[in-house]
Amino acid sequence: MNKRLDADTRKQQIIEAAASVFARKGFYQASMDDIVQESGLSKGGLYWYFKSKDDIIAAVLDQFFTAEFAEITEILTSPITTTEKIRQLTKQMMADTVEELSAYLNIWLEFYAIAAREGAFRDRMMIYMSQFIDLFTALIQQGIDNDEFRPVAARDVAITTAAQFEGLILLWAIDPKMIDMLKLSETAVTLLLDALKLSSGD
Amino acid sequence: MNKRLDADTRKQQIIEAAASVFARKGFYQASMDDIVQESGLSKGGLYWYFKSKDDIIAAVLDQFFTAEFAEITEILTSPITTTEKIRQLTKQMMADTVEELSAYLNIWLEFYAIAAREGAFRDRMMIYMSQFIDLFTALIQQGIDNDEFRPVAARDVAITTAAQFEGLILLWAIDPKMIDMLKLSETAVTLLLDALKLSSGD
Amino acid sequence: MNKRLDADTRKQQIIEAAASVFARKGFYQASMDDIVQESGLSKGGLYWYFKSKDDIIAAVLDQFFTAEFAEITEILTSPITTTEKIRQLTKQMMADTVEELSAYLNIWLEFYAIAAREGAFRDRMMIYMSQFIDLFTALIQQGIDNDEFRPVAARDVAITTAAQFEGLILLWAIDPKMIDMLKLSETAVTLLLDALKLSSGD
Amino acid sequence: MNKRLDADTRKQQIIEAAASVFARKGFYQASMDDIVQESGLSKGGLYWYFKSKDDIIAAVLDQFFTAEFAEITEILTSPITTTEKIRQLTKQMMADTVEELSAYLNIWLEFYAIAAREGAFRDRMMIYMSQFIDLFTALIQQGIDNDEFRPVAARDVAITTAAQFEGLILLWAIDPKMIDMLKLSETAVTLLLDALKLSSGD
DNA sequence: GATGAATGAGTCTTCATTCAT
DNA sequence: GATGAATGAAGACTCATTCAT
Repeated sequence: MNKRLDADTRKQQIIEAAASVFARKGFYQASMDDIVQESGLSKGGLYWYFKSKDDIIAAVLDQFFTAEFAEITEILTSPITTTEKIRQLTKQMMADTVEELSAYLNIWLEFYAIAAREGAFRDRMMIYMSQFIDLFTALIQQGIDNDEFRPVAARDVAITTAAQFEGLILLWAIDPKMIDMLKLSETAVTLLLDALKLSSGD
Repeated sequence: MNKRLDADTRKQQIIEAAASVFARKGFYQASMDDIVQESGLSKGGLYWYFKSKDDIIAAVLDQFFTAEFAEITEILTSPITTTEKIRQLTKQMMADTVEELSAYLNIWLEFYAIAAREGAFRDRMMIYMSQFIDLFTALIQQGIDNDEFRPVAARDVAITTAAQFEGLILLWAIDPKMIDMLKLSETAVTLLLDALKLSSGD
Repeated sequence: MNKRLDADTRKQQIIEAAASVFARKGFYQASMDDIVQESGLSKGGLYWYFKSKDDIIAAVLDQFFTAEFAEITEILTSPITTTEKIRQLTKQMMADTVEELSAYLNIWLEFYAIAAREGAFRDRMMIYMSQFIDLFTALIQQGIDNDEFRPVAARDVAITTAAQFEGLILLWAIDPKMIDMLKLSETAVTLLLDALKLSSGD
Repeated sequence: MNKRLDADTRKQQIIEAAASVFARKGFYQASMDDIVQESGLSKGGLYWYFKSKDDIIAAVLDQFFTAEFAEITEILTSPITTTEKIRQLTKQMMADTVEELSAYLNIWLEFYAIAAREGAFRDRMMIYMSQFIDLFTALIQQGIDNDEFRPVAARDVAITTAAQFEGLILLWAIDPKMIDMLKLSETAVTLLLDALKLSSGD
């Protein structure tokens, strides 16, 4: 039991070191030695906990997923209107991106790049994405059911909206000065809610 | 092995071979030997025209930019309403993505990932992006000036919309089955135009 | 392939292999693969102990210096007349050159060539040379103080004499048949001592 | 005839460019492209006149020999005492070294290094050396015959003296600040003449 | 559990040389 | 005679991975 905990702690330690190195250098520019140095463990130590570099990359990916989901779920289950949930969700995600994740953003982009090419990663990513889309679809459907939104194809809107935020993160990763995340996410969500709101005549 | 050809033809030959290899393997998994083999030139031949692997990557990037821009500009200068331009632009870009670019899509994603990390590439990318955003901003502003759209912050809308399309491509790259590009881009553009149209009361 | 050995032993093993290869091929004609083969270690093994080929060259240089100095110092501290020390030193150095060093002689020559061109090596070489000259100057000064020699500029004589022996080695390296080292060093030292001895009238 | 002249001019042009490059980088660090650039000719042009890089090195070596010999011979044939010839020869050679040849000195050292290892170069070098020694032997023998010097083994003295000057050049190439060539060559020649002069009692 | 020395296939790049023009 | 594009073997070095201790 104690051992198990220790092992998890070690793994966590490695994942964090790896994430930091990957963010700086990219997955393929980063070497195991870089991770060794950053983690403070030994080369053999890394291989005790992870059987390959790809394994570490996958673990970092999973970690990102888990963290992201925890946050989203929390908001989605709070007792507020759907409109409010969407606003809050947006605000929260963007704030995180800007404040905490900015150092790790290129990892995010690199996941996309790898996933687009390699089966194992792609599968992981697809599961994550569809879970996320499902949650967001449910949210919008809720809004429709509540008569907060007009009747639209909830899943399609969920996808395009998700795309919008992923896209903003992408653009911001390239040129943070051009992209004022807080303002633009505000613009995006306002456009969305404008498009979804019941017209006076409806 | 090869006849003498003029320098630009050779460079083009190398860029195409490289793009093909990069799409298959990724920039850093692809070796110069892969490009040598694909191009039919010799190792030394490659280095005669490009002084490093990074140079080749940059050339591929520029090539992609140029091609993309040519297409966009063509649409933007055609004599149709702004609304129609936006619809057509969307349709065109998505169709290209699905039909032509899909084989090279991961190159785009990898460009983003690299750009987020490395100065030289980032600079190139920033220029491209801001040019694209400028064009799109002008387009929306045109719509406002024409009284096709209600008065909004044109640049902000341009950015969020660009983000939306980039984001769709991102998601589509991961899970083409989930993302029906043609339908979703239709959804996206409709949402946008709905949000921009003059309310009866405005 | 090899058992674990302590680091110094390994370094020594590499230095010896390298010296042997260098003597045969010259520093720049010798490849790391040659050293790999000669040492019995792997490529990576070499780079574990030395971070570059230049590093290995430098280590070989240092090794040569150290060996040379050990020998000289031993003679200089023995309790015999200065005249005798000079004779013995000469004899010893020449015998070594002919018997032991001959296989490695071109390494010396190559050191000189490199040192004349490259800062890092030159600095090492300058230190060695000036230490050697200092020792020899002290020796001659001792002879003057002892009234074995007439008063001369000790350092100048030391330098020209050192030059003489280095020069003999140079010529011998080119044409061992023409240069009978033992006889010629005898001639050289006799000329020197003749020139230094007190004239009856002084 | 005119062609022949042109060809020689071209060769000379290449040799000079090569010497300059070699002095800067060393024989094996210097590339044919370096020489191409320095010479202003084309790659193919170089290979028209010299069939390989080694050929160019050899030509540079020969050039050095020829230049050196021309100078020496001139002095040796002038109508002055042997003692004076030796003094003048020394002065001349050292002045050349310091003033003109200093930039090319490491080439000299590199010749020794290569010659010690490679047959073809060694043979060239041996011929040069023995010619030089022969001249110097004759000079000293002349001094003995003239009763300027006491009877010594002329060839041995010639060799040790030649060695001394080569050695001085060597040391000076390593550490020009330590070696005041003019003063030291003066010291060397004085020591030599002191050792050779007829004792009052002889 | 953990270490770090050792491996060796693989990387990018260089460069002497050739040869069609 | 001269050019410079093209060749490809060889080079130094890296790095994910293994394994004796």
